[in-house]
Amino acid sequence: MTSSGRQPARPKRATIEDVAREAGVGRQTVSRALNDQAEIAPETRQRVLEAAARLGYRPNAMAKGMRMQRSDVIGLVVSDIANPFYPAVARGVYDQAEASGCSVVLYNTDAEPVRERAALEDVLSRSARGVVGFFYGTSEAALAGYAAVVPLVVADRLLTDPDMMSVSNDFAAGTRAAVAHLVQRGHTELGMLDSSVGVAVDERRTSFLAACRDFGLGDLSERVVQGPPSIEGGTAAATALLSAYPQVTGVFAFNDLMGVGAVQAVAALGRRVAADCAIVGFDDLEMSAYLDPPLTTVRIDKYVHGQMLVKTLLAQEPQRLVLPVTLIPRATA
Amino acid sequence: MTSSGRQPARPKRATIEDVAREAGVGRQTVSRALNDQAEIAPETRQRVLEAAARLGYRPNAMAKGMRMQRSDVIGLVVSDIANPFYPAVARGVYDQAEASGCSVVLYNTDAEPVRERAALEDVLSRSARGVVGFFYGTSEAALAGYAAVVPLVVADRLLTDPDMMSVSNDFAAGTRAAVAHLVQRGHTELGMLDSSVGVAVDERRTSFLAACRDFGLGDLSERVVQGPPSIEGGTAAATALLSAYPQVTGVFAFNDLMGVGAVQAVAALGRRVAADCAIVGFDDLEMSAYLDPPLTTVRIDKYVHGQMLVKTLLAQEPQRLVLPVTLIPRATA
DNA sequence: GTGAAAGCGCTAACAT
DNA sequence: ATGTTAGCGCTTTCAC
Repeated sequence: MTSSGRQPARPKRATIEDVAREAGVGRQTVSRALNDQAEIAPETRQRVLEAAARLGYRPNAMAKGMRMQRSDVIGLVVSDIANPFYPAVARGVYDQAEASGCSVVLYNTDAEPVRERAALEDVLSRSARGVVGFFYGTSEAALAGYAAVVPLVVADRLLTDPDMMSVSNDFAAGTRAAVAHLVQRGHTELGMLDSSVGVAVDERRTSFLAACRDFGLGDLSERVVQGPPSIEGGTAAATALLSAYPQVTGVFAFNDLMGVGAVQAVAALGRRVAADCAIVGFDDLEMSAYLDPPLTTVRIDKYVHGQMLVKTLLAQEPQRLVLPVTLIPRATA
Repeated sequence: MTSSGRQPARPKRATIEDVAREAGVGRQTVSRALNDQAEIAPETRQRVLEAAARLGYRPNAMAKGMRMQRSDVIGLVVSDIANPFYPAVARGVYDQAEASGCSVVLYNTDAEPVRERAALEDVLSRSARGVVGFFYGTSEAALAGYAAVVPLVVADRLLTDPDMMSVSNDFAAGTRAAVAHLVQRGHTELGMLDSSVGVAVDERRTSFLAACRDFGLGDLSERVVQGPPSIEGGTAAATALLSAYPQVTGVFAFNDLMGVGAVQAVAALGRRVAADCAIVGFDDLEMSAYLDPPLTTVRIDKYVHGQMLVKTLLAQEPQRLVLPVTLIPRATA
């Protein structure tokens, strides 16, 4: 019964006008009934609702958005949804958006500046309710420019402008905990695998350097080697690091992906993970606990991060949130 | 320079009218220049383009969509983007959509019928270009009803209606390969961990049963135990299966997540994975190769799946594609 | 409490 | 080659 028309059919949807006619009232009355706005006779209201149901009426989102000069769309900008870090964040964003009656449009930028701008422009062209996301290739000035035109919440980035909204994770504390853990395990010769992507993701590196200094480990700037934040990138970076500095027995990775890569590298180098070379990752991906061996890491609550991104966006009170992180000791350190 | 206005500002965007005025031409001329449509004097065109650039003009997607009675949105419906199976598909969908000038709106349904319908309705209300996705809780009749109103490509589902578009993976072949592999490894007492989610995902189960019959393993219907398609679900299901049928030495899991859960269960039961009980998963998640131990599985090319979903959608010629899968032997079987 | 008019920004169709 | 008219479906404003 729901199946009837074929491909070429594409019947027209009922409009508010149709509902009005069906209910024997004016357009406006229908609008009022549907959005239960101002005062309207309960009886009329009922009649309209029934007529709408009968016609299978669904409001046209674009017409509504056009009139209201604003849609119920929330843009979600990530560098790559296939990177296991983002899906959980995306789910948090989605659930919060859904709870707020919003739809989410997804953008993958691969951290490329042009595509980050394109995503922002697209969001603007949709008169979106707002945008949340990870911008690694766009300057803060440029972001501020967009923030002036559309509600924008930036994720995981230190901003100087106090009027901009952001939700980040406590990288400083997490990094410090990682270094402390490594030191406590007896590792004093540390090194770091840093991400080579993006102009604005140096918080983990600077925190690492600062923590090492505080722990009396000296200036380890030389021991930070960069690479793509992927498993392969981690393997390459770790290989480079351990080749150049064989004395290193403790590695702090930008994220779990690089951490996994480091595990591979250490094994390939004939060293025992943990015993000969400890590894601490960052993020705590779903998979990390089931790896061979289970990865010691700093947990970020990705789902909550996503939720807070949207909550902050909709709250509209400029604020900068910093979410707590937790060290999760497992087998690699 | 891009930074100027503050939160309250929200300056109005330039409209096509503004560009027309700026360029000293009519609205329509601007429209033509921007969409490089019909014949227009190259010189005028140039002038318009410059004016548009000067004003930072960006077309209003909703106004355009309203007029055209169709937007450039493609809906992507998944049960849970946080499930590691979907992100790669989503990326394929996104890349193909982006290449076709479309934006993608994401929907998470948790395989709940109401939410699958809600996603479809939302897509309709946006006059979307089309929808692609995984529908586990909606009847084919209902899907056909939507397909009559909006281009729809159904993923991983056997459809009877030849007019409906679908892109699936070759579960039959994959399952057969898995069973063959298990048999070849000397396992003749098999069991399966099936998903308990959704009304329409029994292809893996029926294929498994058929394959077992073909291999002379008898009717194993009793040995199919269901559970949520997650790691925990796999652990529970495997525990139940192995407790009820201790003679089972070969387990075929609905997906890698359940496979990982099975690995945990086997270990917890004091049995050696592979030697005492072999396990084959399905999907080949990114993580599966790095697990402890690496999981033997049937690979689905998730990215290509996503791409084909959109290609099929935009091609608009009703077709049903079945993508090839590959058995990836690793340590668990 | 309800209806009528106006207009959001755009493009298809029809002038010119 | 360019401008004008009309109208997509909705809500805001103002009548009644």
